[in-house]
Amino acid sequence: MAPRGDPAASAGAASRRATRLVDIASALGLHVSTVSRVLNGDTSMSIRPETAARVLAEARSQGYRPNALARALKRDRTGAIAFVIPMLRNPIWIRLQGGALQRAAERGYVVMIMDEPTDEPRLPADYSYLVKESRADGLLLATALRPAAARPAPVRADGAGWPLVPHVYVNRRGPDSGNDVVMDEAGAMALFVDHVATLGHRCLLVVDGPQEVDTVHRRVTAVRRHARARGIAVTVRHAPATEEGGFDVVRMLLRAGQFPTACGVGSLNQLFGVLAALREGGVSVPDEASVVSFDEDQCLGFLDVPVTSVCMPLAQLGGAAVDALIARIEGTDAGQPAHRDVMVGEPMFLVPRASVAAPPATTKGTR
Amino acid sequence: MAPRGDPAASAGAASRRATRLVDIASALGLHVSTVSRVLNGDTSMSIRPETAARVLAEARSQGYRPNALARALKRDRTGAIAFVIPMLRNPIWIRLQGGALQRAAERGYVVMIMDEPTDEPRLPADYSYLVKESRADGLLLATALRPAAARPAPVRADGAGWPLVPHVYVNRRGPDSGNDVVMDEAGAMALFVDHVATLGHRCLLVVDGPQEVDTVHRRVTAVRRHARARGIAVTVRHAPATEEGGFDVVRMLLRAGQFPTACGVGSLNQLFGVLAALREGGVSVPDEASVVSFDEDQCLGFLDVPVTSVCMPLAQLGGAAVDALIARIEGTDAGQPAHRDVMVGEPMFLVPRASVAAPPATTKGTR
DNA sequence: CTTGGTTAGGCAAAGGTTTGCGTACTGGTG
DNA sequence: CACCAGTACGCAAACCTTTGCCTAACCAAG
Repeated sequence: MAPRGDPAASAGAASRRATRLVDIASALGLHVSTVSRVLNGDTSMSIRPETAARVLAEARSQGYRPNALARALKRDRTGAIAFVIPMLRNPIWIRLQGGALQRAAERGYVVMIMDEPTDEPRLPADYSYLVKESRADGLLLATALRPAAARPAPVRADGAGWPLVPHVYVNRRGPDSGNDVVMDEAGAMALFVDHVATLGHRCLLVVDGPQEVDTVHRRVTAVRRHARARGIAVTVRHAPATEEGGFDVVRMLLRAGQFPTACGVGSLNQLFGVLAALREGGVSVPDEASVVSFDEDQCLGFLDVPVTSVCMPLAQLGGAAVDALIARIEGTDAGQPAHRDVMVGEPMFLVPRASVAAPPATTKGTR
Repeated sequence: MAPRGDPAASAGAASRRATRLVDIASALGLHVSTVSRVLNGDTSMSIRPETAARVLAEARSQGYRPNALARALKRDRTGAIAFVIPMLRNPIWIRLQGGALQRAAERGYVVMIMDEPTDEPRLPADYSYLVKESRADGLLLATALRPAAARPAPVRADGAGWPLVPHVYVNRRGPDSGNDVVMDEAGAMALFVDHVATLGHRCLLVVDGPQEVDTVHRRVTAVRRHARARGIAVTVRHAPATEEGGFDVVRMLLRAGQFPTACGVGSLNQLFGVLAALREGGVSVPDEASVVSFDEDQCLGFLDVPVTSVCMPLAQLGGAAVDALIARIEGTDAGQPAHRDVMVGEPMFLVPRASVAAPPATTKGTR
């Protein structure tokens, strides 16, 4: 057992341990249950206002903090949620995480962050132990894994009989899951396509991450559909979400003479590579090629050529995910079978900068 | 890994709750204490190997996971640490956080992340409630607050008598604290100064964050000292750690004709601003001005002019901080009074790119 | 046959809260 | 005076583990 007694130690006569319910109770000649009820505002029991006031005063003066462990043990609820998130360089994850953290704090939950290693990916079920061990009440899964591989595991975590581990997928959507909180990627893509199409571009390139990533998948299908509806050709290239990934794709296309007049780029890291390749290839932006980033970041405004972007509501996404998970945990969403996806759409807009212009008159289509 | 066994049980009353020690014990006709001891490898008690094997088998087959709450309550140790970190855009925080997360996982701790709001800063003592409520065993403080304001509070959290809340400051150093884990900023500055000095620069500018930030303070004093030792002039400018911050400083200096031949920039965000201002001012890098970033990031290699940087061991810093905190929590560091700062120095190096060259022959000193 | 030492494991008390139920007291009514 | 209904609180179980101490069985030695 921990050396909690240890009365003769330093710190003089002051108690070395945290104040407990019983400390308050005995100081007031009351019973712990009474103190507990007062502190929890339990109205089902009649307690003299004067007594309640004394309890409150004593609790404050002793600096009482309820022991979260004991409370969680009794109540079967920890007040913590686990957030499985890949520690990628891309700052979108920070914004997502920040939004989730803030909302969780507002809702009175603490957040435990679990790193999702990208090299050796784990199944989300690997994190359900956190719920089983009562370390958390639910899982927020911002995993980088594609949903097909990630999906089945955590829903029925441990074979038959185990109840659902409350969980929500963030920024990933699976068919019929009803456990997802996503952004309106299709709307974002429409913003992009419309923006360049209005200027006269008729042939687009989209450089994005691996197609196993669900956001990527939804983006490219959306952009294909929307472009077809407007009679615009689209080339899609998947590459690792790194500078090299973007660089290699564009260099290859340039050498093959297949680079179109406008290009959308899925991530900030890839964008740097794309811009570098265009520079290397002597293609000037925006005169010869327009570029749009699907990640907004303040630094885009300070680049060589400031880059137009589509700004997605990432912090809102994080907050909405927390809300959805808490609803699931607390049963506020009225029962398990009524799964329902959440789409956060609102502030989503185009940030126009200098990297987009009308296509060059000389060139029709690809270069 | 999921126990597919449990064949007959699933048909009947599938247990809706997690397996407990008593479930294993009763299934085997043993007592919970015996099961507990086997599972914890308690060698002080003699238990027949066969019995131990049966316990292990049953525990595995039932998918037993110890309830972290009950265990923590009994042992007075949660196995969790709280990480107070500002959610800044600067990717250094991600690398720091990643290193901490990984090391904590290796040491069997989970990490709770608390956002430190930058606008309305809190005292670290505001987070000590996490320890008092037994949600965490200690605090990792990567607060953005300057140490002077942040220091006194958490050490004696709640007035006299409250024992020390185990805590470690990350990347912040206070006088005589002995609770800090920092990087060798002076070494990094020496790398920078030596690099440009060797090429012939005699007058340097350093653009960094607010001087209240401890790293900034340590960097500028180090660069001043080291430059003086080499007979080199140094101008230091503090600005917000944003693109605008860097931009404004350089534009001002340029207009005043006081921009020297070489410049070090404290953060990636500021760097974008600095480069933009130089571009605007028609100063070519590196022909007319050399630029070094004190943040390494892969994107630096793909910029207009690839930027030389000093690479700091951020992940190691995070890991070392976790180690230091755990040592404090577990008392491995042999007693409270022996506080000791930890400096992580090792992999620290200069990443040479294209943004540094000899100073222009025409210009001597500032422009 | 008793004593003494192992071996193998059981008993029960924490650890701090929550909560269903029980009870002593008080004031009013018949 | 007996009774009833509140009022104001106390009692103790439960949540799940851990751990100091105890005990029953067994075997060998005296």
